[in-house]
This record gives sequence, C-alpha cells and structure tokens, in this order.
Amino acid sequence: METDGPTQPGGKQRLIEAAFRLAARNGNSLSSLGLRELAREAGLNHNTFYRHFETLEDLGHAAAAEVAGKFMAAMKEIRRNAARHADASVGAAEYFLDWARDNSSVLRIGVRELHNAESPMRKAMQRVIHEIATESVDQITSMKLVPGAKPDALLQATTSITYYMCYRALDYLESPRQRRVIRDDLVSYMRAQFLGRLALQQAAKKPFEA
Amino acid sequence: METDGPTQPGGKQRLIEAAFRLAARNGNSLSSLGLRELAREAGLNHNTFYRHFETLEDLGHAAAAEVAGKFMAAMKEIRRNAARHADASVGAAEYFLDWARDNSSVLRIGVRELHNAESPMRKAMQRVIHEIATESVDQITSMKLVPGAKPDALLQATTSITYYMCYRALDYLESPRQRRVIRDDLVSYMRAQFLGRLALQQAAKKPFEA
DNA sequence: TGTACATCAGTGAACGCGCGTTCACTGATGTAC
DNA sequence: TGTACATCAGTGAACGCGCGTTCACTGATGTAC
Repeated sequence: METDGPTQPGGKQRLIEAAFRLAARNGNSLSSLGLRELAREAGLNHNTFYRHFETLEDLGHAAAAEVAGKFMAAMKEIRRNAARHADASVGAAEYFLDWARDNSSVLRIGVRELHNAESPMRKAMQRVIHEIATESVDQITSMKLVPGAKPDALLQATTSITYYMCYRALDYLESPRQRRVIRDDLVSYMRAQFLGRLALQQAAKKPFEA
Repeated sequence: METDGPTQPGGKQRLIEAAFRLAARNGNSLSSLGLRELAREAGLNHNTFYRHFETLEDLGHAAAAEVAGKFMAAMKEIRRNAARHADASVGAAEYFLDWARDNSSVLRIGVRELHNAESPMRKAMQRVIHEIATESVDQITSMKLVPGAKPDALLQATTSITYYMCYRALDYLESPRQRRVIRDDLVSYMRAQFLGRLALQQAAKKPFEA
C-alpha cells in the first residue's frame, strides 16, 4: 500500500530508477538490461523483480510511461517559466538546458529510445514531442509571440524545435565547455524556424512575386 | 590476400555485415551484440571471430568506419544527382530517401549510435555530418542557390538539415504510407531553414528596424 | 481484544543454457632455397 | 621443378560464469470473525 509521505521508494520504483541509471551510464538500450543486473543496482534480490514485473519488457513499458511523464511535466514547467522571461526563446532554451542537466538520465534514455524502432518507448516519446509541440503552439498563439503565423506553420516550427532542443541537450551534457555556444545556437535555431516558416508561408501565398 | 574481383566477402566483412543486420533487426546497439551471435549470423564458427578482431569493441570501430564511409559516399552521390535536378531541395530529399530505403540498416545504425554517448560511432557520425554540411555549403555557394547568405548561416542551415534528413528517414522507413508527406516535409524544412537563416542574418544587420 | 488466515515483498538454493575465452588442431596458400 | 616451412582462416571440444527461471520459504501487514 502506497503512502504519500516522504518514505523511500518501494521495490518497483527502485527497479525503474535502477534501469534509468544503468541505461544512461552504459549507453545500452533499456531492452538490453538484465534482470539480475537491475536487481543488483536496485539493491534487491534478483527474484524480487518478479514481484513487480512479469517480464523485462513489462518494466520497459513502465519506464517508458515514467520518462514520458517526466518530459511532459518538465516542459509544462519550462513553458511556464519561459513565458515570464523577457525573451521567451532565451527563457525556453535556458530552462530546458537546466532541466536536462538535472535529469540527464531521463533525457539520454528518452532521446536514445526515440531512434530505436523496436523500443516501446519510441512511440511514447513521439507522442510526447507532438503534445509538447501542440501546447507550445497554443501558448505562442495566445501570447501573440509570432504574429501572422498560421497554426500549421507554427506546429512545424515547434515540432522541429522540440526535437532540436533534445538533441542539442545531449551535446550540452557531453561538452560543458560548449554550453554557452549551445545555448545561443538553440536560441538562433528557434528564431530561424519561426522566421523561416513565416517566410515560407508568405512565399506560398504569392508564389509568382519576386 | 584481397582480390578486386567479384569474390564473396571474407570473414571480416561478413562479420561486419552480420553486425549491421543484427543491430538493425533487433534494435540493439552495436555494443550489445554477442560474439557467438555475430559468428552465427555470419555463418562462421564462433572462434573465427578472433582471427579478424581482438575484441567486440574492435569490431565496433571497424563498423563505425564502414558506416561513416557509406554515409559520406552516399551523400557525395546524392549531392551530385540533386545538382542536376530542377529543384535542388526536392532532388536532395528524393535521392536521400531512396538511398535510405536501399540502405536501411546503415541508416538505422548510424542514427541510433549518433545518440549513444558511449558509442565509438557517435564521434564518427558527428564528424560525418559536419563534413556533409560543409560540403553542402560549398556546393550551395558555388551554384549560388541561396544568394546573399553568409557561410556561417549556410553551415547552420545545412547542419540542421542533415540531421533532420536522417531523423525523418527513419520515419520514412517505418511508415510507408506517409512517404509522400515526409518527402514534402523535408523539402519545406530545407526551404524554411534557408529562408529563416537569411532573415535572421538580415535582422542582425539592422536590429533596430521594424 | 484476540485469533486465524490471506496477501504480498523479499529471500536463497538450484536448474539448464548461452556466453566469452582458451587450446590444440586442420588445410589451404605463399615463400625460401 | 621440388621440398620444407611459415602464415593464416577456420574448426571443435572444453572451461568457468552470469543469466533467466522455478521452487519453497520467511516475515510483516491487513482482514474476518
């Protein structure tokens, strides 16, 4: 029975967190982790695994759900903070990179599984990115941050920006000395996307002008 | 001793190709493949592995070099073909996606290892993408495809385009029914990048105008 | 309030299996003289 | 041209080890009466 107090996590949670640590540390995909390896990392007897999960794939699904949830929650928070920043693009880049630094395992796993066709997490992460992009469009529209842009064009922009932020965050974790460069690169990528999608939209409207 | 005739590949090459097939098929990273598993897939005795490689990591480096070479060669060919196309963006998208379809293992492995911090292939693939982006800038400049763009702005555009083409090609392989949508998405991404980087460059020149 | 029972996380021994590695061997090809 | 030797890809048996899985068990907590 779960309590809502500050008790230490139960076996199930400890196994999921062990999976995050192992997958992020050794660069293996979630599906290549071993049952005994996981239990060892979680400080449990290897058979305790069976008390919480039927199979390793089962744990994979649970981990996918948790990673997806963490991304969604983080992005909601980041968007909220960025809106209060003088420049929303700079704010989004900075808050996202801060989150990436504090949640490097989750980021690394999410991004890696995003490119693994056989991973149960790929579809979950694709959905997450689509949701994040859609919510970003809503915010941009209601705050009138990119006046004149159609929702379609904005969604294409926010989708590619969301992916790009994740990818560059990996470099951010890996190369501490490049952090300022990466932050600035993220900001100019966002601006170029919005300007480019706007320009493309206007070019489509009057295709026979200069 | 190697001959240049159309003989069937030697054990070394067969092991590397077995690694491509297994890694692409099961979605595992190269580093998680087993020695006996590889030899079995290659149709060799498991000990033959040791005749060609010292360790599994050794094979990983050889595979990385081969993947990198295939990407570079493919891109050179794609750029050459795209230049003869009426619209270079459309040509690049189509030839790249054709290559992806015919070399799905190489693409899948290259893209997956690109996000694996511990993989010897990550650095190789990053170099490859940087080279491809640089050569694309040269071509765009000499063909005057984006007049007025500075080399820096072009390199940022071609870099993100190269990444984006690889990512979208994964979707292209996975969702045959979305192929036309993905092709068009690639083309509009390219145009939005060039337009956006140009607009950003002009905005930087005269930052206090409307 | 006390007692009997059910539930459930966690434990430890034992199993068969595939793994990486070592070793001694074969058989073909190339080379020295 | 022939002979002896070196090189090298490939083979098959044997090893110790960690794996996933099964089984019987413990001990704490909750519940029925």
